[in-house]
Formats: sequence, C-alpha cells, structure tokens
Amino acid sequence: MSKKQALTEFHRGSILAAAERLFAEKGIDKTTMDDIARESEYSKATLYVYFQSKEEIINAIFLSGLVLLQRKLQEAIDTAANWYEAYEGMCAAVVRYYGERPEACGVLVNGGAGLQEDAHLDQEVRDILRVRRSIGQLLADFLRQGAQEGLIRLDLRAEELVLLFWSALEGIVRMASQRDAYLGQTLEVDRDVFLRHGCQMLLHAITNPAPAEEAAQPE
Amino acid sequence: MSKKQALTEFHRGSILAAAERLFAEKGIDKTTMDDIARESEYSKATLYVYFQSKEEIINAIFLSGLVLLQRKLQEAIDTAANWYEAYEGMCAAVVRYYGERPEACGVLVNGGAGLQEDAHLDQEVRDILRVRRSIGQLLADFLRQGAQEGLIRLDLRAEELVLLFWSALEGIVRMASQRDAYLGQTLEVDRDVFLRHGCQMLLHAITNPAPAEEAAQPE
Amino acid sequence: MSKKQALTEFHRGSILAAAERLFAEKGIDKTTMDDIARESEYSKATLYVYFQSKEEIINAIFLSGLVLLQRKLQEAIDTAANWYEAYEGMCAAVVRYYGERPEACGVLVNGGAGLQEDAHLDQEVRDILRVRRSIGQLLADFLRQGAQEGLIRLDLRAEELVLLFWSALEGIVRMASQRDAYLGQTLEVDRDVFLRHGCQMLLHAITNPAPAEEAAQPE
Amino acid sequence: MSKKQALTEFHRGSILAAAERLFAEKGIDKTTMDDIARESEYSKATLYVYFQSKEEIINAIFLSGLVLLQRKLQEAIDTAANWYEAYEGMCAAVVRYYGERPEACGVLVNGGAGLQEDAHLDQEVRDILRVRRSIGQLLADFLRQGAQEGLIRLDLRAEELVLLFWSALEGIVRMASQRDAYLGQTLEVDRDVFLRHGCQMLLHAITNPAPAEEAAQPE
DNA sequence: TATGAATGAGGGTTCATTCAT
DNA sequence: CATGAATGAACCCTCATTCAT
Repeated sequence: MSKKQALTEFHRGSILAAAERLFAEKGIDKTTMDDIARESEYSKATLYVYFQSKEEIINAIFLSGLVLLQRKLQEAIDTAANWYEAYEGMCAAVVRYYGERPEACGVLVNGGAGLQEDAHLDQEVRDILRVRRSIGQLLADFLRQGAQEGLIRLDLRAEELVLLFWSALEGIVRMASQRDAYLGQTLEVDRDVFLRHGCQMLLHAITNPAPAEEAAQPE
Repeated sequence: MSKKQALTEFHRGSILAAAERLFAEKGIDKTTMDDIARESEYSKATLYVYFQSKEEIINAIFLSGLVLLQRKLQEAIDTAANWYEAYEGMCAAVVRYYGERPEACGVLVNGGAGLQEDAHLDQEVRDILRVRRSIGQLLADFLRQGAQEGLIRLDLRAEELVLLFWSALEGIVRMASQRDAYLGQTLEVDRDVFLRHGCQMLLHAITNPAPAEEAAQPE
Repeated sequence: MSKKQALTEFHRGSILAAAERLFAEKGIDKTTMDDIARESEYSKATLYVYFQSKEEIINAIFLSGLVLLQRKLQEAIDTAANWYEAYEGMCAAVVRYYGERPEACGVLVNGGAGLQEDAHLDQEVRDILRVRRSIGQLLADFLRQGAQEGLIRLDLRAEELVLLFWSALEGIVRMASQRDAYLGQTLEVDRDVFLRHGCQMLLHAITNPAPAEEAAQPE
Repeated sequence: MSKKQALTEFHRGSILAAAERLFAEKGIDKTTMDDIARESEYSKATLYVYFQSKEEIINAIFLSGLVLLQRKLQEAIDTAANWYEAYEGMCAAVVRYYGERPEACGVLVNGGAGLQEDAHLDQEVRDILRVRRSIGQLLADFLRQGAQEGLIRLDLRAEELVLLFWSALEGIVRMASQRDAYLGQTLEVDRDVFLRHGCQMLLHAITNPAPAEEAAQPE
C-alpha cells in the first residue's frame, strides 16, 4: 500500500521534474502537455492520470518549490552563527532556488499564476498561498531580529520591507538568469559573482550604517 | 513620398497604441491579433500590412517604450537641481513608465521577449538592444556622476551596478503591479507609497553612508 | 453589404446542410466537427468563423427546422378545405419533416438538446423554445377548432392533448425511420403506408366517435 | 463449475446494475467506463473481464430489461380479469419500465443501439432481437384477442398495429420523462396523470367505438 | 481471476498567418 | 492599400481499451 503510494509519488515526481525542466527552458506558457509527455517519457494521457490539468502541474511545481525554499531558508537561519551569516545563507538559498527554477520567479510576487480570479481557490492554490505567507513571516521575523540586534534599519513595517527586499532580490536573480550571456561577455562578470554583489547591495539597502560595526560585516 | 511615410507611421502608431492598451490590460500572450484588430479598428489583415508578425508589434512597443523612457530619464537628469533630485525624478519616471506598461517589465532584463534564440536578429531587435545599451550608459554615467560628487559608493563597475540597481527596481515595480490588492488590504500601504519606499531603500543600497551629508538627502 | 450578408448566409447554410446530413446519418453525438468540416468542404477552423461552437450548429439546425415546420403546419391549415383535410396535411408535413431530419426527433420533446441546464439560455435557445411554444399554440388552436366543429373529443385541456398527440406521433415517425428495414421485410409495409396508418390511428385517438359523420372522414 | 458460473453471473449483475443506475441518471453516452467502475466498485479492467466492451454492457442491459418487461407484460395478461384490465396493467408495466429506464427508450424501436450496421450480429444482439420479436408476438396476440372479443378495431395486421401502438406509447413516455418540469409547471399536470391520459388516448385509438359497451371501459 | 497502470486516437476549440480581391 | 475570408497547426483534455502482474 505504502509501496503504491511511493510509486505514485515517483511518477508524479518524474512528471514534475520534466515539466520543471521545460518550464525553465521554454517558459510555462510555451510548454505544452505534449512536450511534458515527451520529456517525461509518459504518454500524454498518463499525465492526466497523475494530474488533473496543466494548471495542477504548474501549481504542484510552485508549491513544492516553495516548500523546499522555506526549508532552505529555515536551515540557513538555524545553522548560521550570526545574523550576517544567516543573511548570506538565505541569499544563497534564494539564488540557488531561482537559478534552478527561473520559471518560479514571481510566485512570491503574483501568487501562483494569477489565481485570484477564482473565488474558490482549490486546495493546492490555498497551500501555495499559505506557504508563501509562511515564508513572508519567516523573513519578517528575521528582519525584526536584525533590527533588535541593531543591525537593520527598520523604518518601515517589517512586512513591507520584506516585500520590498524580496522583490528586489527576485528582480536581480531574474536578471542574472536571463542575461547570463550579457553578464559574461559584456560585463565580464560571473553570474555567481554578480549575484553576490547583488546580495551585498541589498544588504546595504537595509542595514544600519553603523560605522563601527561595519568591519564585522562579512567580506 | 514623405507624406506616404507619415501616413504609414500614423497607422503603425494607431495599431501600436491599441496593442499597448490591450497588453497592459490582459497581458501579451492573452491578447490576440483579433483583439488588436478590433481595438485598433483595422482589419486583422491590415495589421499584417504594417507589421510582419505579432512579434514585430511586441518589439515595436518595447522599442518605442524604451525610447520614451530614455527621453524621460534624460529629462529628469537635465531638469534636476542636484543629484538626489535627479535620482528621484528618474525613479518616478521608471515607476510611471512601468505603471502604464506592466507588460514591459523585463524588457531591460530579457531583451525583447527573449529573442536571443535567432542568430540573425532583425533590425527591430537590434534597435531595442541598442536603446537598452544606451539607457544603460545613461544610468552608468549618472552613477559615476554621483560617485564623483561623493554621494555614491561605487565599489563595483558602474555598468554592473546599473544592472543590479535596475533589476532590483524592476522587481519592486513588478511586485507593486501584481500584488496591488495585497498591498492595499493586508499591508495597508498605497501602491505609490510602497514604490517611494522602494526607491528610498534602493537609494540606501548605493549611497555612501556619509554621516554628515545625510541631511542633504531629500525627504 | 447585402451581398456579404447573403454570402455569409450561404456559407452558414452549406455548413448546416452538411451537418444535417451527418446528424441524420450518424447521430449528433457521433458527428465530429472534423466530419462536418470534411462534409461541408470547409476547414475545421472555418466552421468556427460561422458558428461559435458545435452547440450553436445543433441549435441552428433545430431552430431552422422548427421554423420550417411551423410554416408547413400553418400552410396545411390555411390551404385545407376542412378540418380533416387540414389534419391530413399537418400529419404529412410532420412526417416529411422528421423523415428528412431524424435527428430532430425530440426537439419538441426535450427542448433543444436538453439546454435547461444553463440558467441564462442564449438567444438561439430562447428562439427555439419560443417557436416550439408557438407551434404548440398552433396545434392547440387546431384541436379546439376541431372540438368546436364537434369532430374532436376534447376531454383534456387542449395543451395537454397536444403534447400527448405530438409525442405519440413523434414516436411513430421515429420508429418508421429507424426500423425501415423491418417494416419492409418482415411487415411488408411501405414506410409511407405505415405512417399513414399511424396518422389514422391517432386520429381515432382524438376524434369523437360520432357514428353519422364517420362517412365524411377522408379515405 | 456451476458455482463458478453463478459467481460470474453475480459479478455481471453487479456491474449491470451499476451501469443501469448511471445510464438512467446521466444517459448512456455521458456515462464512462470509469463511472461504471466506480459505481460498481470493481476496477475498470475487471469490467473487461466480464464484458468485452461498453457496447456489450449496453446490450446486456437492454436485453435484461426487455426480458423483464416481457415477464411483466405476461403477468399483466395472466392476472387480469378482462381485456381492459389487462390493457391497463400492460400500460402500467410499460410506464413503470421506462420510468426506471429512460435510457431504454428506443430499444424496441431501434434494436439495441442501431446494430444493423454489422452484418454478423453477435449473440447478444440476436438475443435482443429475439426477445423483441417475442414481445411483439405477445402484444399482437393480445390485440387479436381484443379483436375477437369485439373490443378492438383491427383494420390493420396485428403486427403492424403493435408497432404503431408501441411506438406511440414510447413517444409519450419519453416526453413525460424529458419534459417533467414543463408538465408540472406550465401544464399543471402530474407525470402519472399525464401518462394515464396518454394510455387512455391510445386506447381510443384502437378500440372499436361500440356505443353500448363504452360503459364497460374502466374509469 | 482481478487490477493498477498506461495509452492511442480522437474531441472541441483557438489563433497567428495567408491570400485573392 | 485594405480587407474579408479561410486555414494549418496546435492546444488542453477525455475515454474506451489493453496488458503485465
């Protein structure tokens, strides 16, 4: 019984992985169910055995990605020695996350493919929204913590700052994904370096310009 | 001859205006050529007299938008009394620009609908890239100017910082567009206020934390 | 302008004619849009230029058929010398009508493909229902006329009797259509003769068994 | 061996019962094999152990229904005190039969889903046809009996009259099923009353208008 | 025997694009 | 030049049926 569930989960996973690859490569809209079927090496009809619709596949990807991201963020916080280290870790998590899932850019921003249309959002969408809220909380708490330690200038409500910070970071990561070539050729900057610079820049955006402690800042 | 060209330009403009309205309203992908024909009050076939494809319409809109944005940015620089004022003006221009063209989000980032696919980019795409480069130059110069005045911390190459700054700003504006409802209801923050906060935050990200001059900062 | 309309009407007619042929041959459900496209010698996409959906094609056929039937019934009444002759003419009209449109069997019965589902019936469906009501009125008046002349035994409300009579007749015609072979081979009765017998039988079902006037009955 | 057969029969029965429920509820075409599997609590594949195809299920239902109907009709004849009572009983049986199996409407008319297409009808279809013939015989005999008693006007061959009568009745029952709402709301007639009226009307259609004996007619 | 799993073959519908006039 | 008309190519989704276990 558990074996069956495991198998089902395996197939769902294979399909999602294939879809994710294609979404990353060609974008969600331009990826067809036929594409996913071909890439996952199932028949198109089989896709519909494991998912009710393309929408469900999209949402499942968003959801699992979000859950993973949440875990990574929590881990970064838990394992870090201090606030700055945690900040670094979290940024790294986000960067890696979006690097692998460029199509997910915007989930935090628009809430799972603009689903607000339907008054009665289905369970999956509700889950997405819930996890997103949860991540927002996590980040807000993190910022408050930084503020308490006197590191962060919190002249706005933490929730608002989270949104600002997050969207800015997302913008940067998106740029890094989409203009990889430009970065390398024209700017002669490695993608990873570019992103590290971005995280540093955003750190400046929120840190208290406390002259003395500046030295403590990593790198 | 010149008259004919003018007429052609007029028709192209009408079509682009209609398309722009629709793109802003429903998004690019969900806007059909039928929609554009109806809105522009031309026949669908006529659209193909003035544009070779839907793609060309999209690119033309991106291009004209970019040109307009460039002008606005230049104006902001030219009319501002000092660097900070120029910064404010430029941010306002960007915000207004994206507010009216939510679909344009990403042009600066991905270069006209991800056209890198084709090895032989057509003229229009080349134009887009050129203007984009030009805007990048404008901003880089602006940052260098700020650095010379001692206002900006320029620990990266100006071109790279431009990219970082710009993508962050774009991310914020995008967020503001797409989660308007959330901002209002949950965060109780007006869109415009949110964006002003964003611009301020990004200003902190790049300014030199020069204690004495902080007072000179607007607002 | 009128020419254009005429042409449109022509194409719609061609498509409807093709659809009608196929519906009669294979039934509505088993007729695909591809079939209709092939039979009408238009491309499948062209079908959607002239009709919004398969449903609209079905309804258009029902509606035009019903309108035609109504006209034929009215003609039968208008041109008949007396009630019995009118009865004969009307039966003949119905028989011919269903003979050519076996798929229409049941329109009067179930109201255009069971459309009651949608609360907001569209114009076409409303038209169907209106014409159907109108035909019902026509028949009810006809029965009342027969009753006034002392020919018809009207021990029920005319409207109810209409429904009974009509559905019985429809049943008979349907049978005649579907078991053509059986009629000919086993029963050795021609379809037309069978139907004439049916109409006579139903006439007995509603006529007053007035002994004296029986002779006046046709045939 | 016999035990195994009994078991097989049991399973077939369960499946047929489930299918019948669904056919009555949603119609044959809109009932999927998945539906039947769910309702019968077998797996979909098991359905194919007991039936070769959906078609076979449909035919089995038609056949069993027809057999049942035959028995009911025979009972009505056997238990009735006189011809009129038998007529009443038979009508009631038919009405009840179709009321519970709206999907069966037409079996007698079109012979098991229009199977004449295949030159080599399979056993099941042959059975259906046989029972149908048998029922036809039953009814023809019944009519002849009525004629002998001087009640029925038999100016046609009994077999033809059976077909006429039967198809008319079927048409009425079908109407009653499909326009239940209309009957109640517009006509303010109960379904059962409507059907009783229908049976009476059809009785007039075939009875001899013998003035004196009219009083003997039930109700 | 019983079934979970898989699928081929369509179903209706959409849309960017072409072409004769 | 402007357009009405037509369409090929997809798109998402469904379902009766098969097959390995």
